[in-house]
Amino acid sequence: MTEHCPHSETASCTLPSSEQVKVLLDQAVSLCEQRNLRFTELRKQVLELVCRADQPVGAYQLLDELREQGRSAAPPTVYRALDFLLEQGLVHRLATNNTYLACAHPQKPHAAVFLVCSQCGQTQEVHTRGVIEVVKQQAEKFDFRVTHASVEVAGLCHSCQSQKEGAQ
Amino acid sequence: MTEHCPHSETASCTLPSSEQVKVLLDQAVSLCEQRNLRFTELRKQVLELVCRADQPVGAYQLLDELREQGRSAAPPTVYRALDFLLEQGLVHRLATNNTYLACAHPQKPHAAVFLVCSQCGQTQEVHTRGVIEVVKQQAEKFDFRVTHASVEVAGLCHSCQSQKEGAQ
DNA sequence: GATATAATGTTACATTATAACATAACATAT
DNA sequence: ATATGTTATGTTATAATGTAACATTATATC
Repeated sequence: MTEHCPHSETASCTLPSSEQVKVLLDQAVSLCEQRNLRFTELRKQVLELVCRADQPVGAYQLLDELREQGRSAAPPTVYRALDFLLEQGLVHRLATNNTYLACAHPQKPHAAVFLVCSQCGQTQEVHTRGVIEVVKQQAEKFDFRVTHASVEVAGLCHSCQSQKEGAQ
Repeated sequence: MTEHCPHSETASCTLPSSEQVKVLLDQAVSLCEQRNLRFTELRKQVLELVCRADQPVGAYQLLDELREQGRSAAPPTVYRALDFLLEQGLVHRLATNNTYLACAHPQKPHAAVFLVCSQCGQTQEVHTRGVIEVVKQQAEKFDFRVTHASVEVAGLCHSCQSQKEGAQ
């Protein structure tokens, strides 16, 4: 909870390029080895689907994609895999729209801020010392012991702002 | 969005006492008059139920309670009333657990931080200049135009921390 | 009162998520 | 190597949350 990713304050953690997908999967493999957990075929498939999506995806979309890959799957299939990946910090869940996205920094546990474009759905995971620390400070004042902070910001991304201006 | 409630940084906005419920309802009445909107019986009933709850409540719980009051109601009945109350800033929705709670400060539009106890469900709405401003600052760096920030913190409230210590 | 608008009633359904129990895969000790 | 316990997955059914679509009623305005 207390550690932060080494990113600069102004660089965002964008969704992984298809080259980076392999890196993320490799990281997942070694991370599970370290923790003595099984990175099964199902879990790998689900993580890969989440990584390859260019936007946060819903559980039932993942379910469809698993089936397209010829796998016999039902809702629990997906949710159980997602639960595992969430617990291991390999994916995040966005509560405001019930979607899942790959974590950009599975190496280090961290709390992140998500910028969710209401127009196009593109979502950035941004890491900043500031936000989470301020949240914790405030919580402390109320003697509240934080276990998880969900910070999701809805609005318009840069490119959708331009489009709207152009349209006027 | 830019205005903040006049609270001190360390005072929380606790759930309304049953005396305060009347005040909140009166505020809703005058607020709707000002805006030329209808504060109908249904909307009043739903707001009152949300106010009287000692914890954030789910939509279907509200539905049950409406029916207990003898009102013919279906899911859209509740959701439409909630949508109205949300738009007017009279209630908040917690995305992390799909519940609704009365806004402590309907007079002034504001963005709030919610401290949600995972043990007992008690939820505090706390207002702090800090958190929301930092969020906005960060968003600006990415040229992201914020319309709404959802900041929900899960953890243990003071009283549940004590209980756990006592149990050990 | 006639007409337009807003709110509610009602039915049906979509979406998201979990419970419960059976089976299969894997790990470990004997 | 096999018996045994544990973990993961398959499968069916259902719970919980939320919305679409259209009919009806109430309200406001002319």
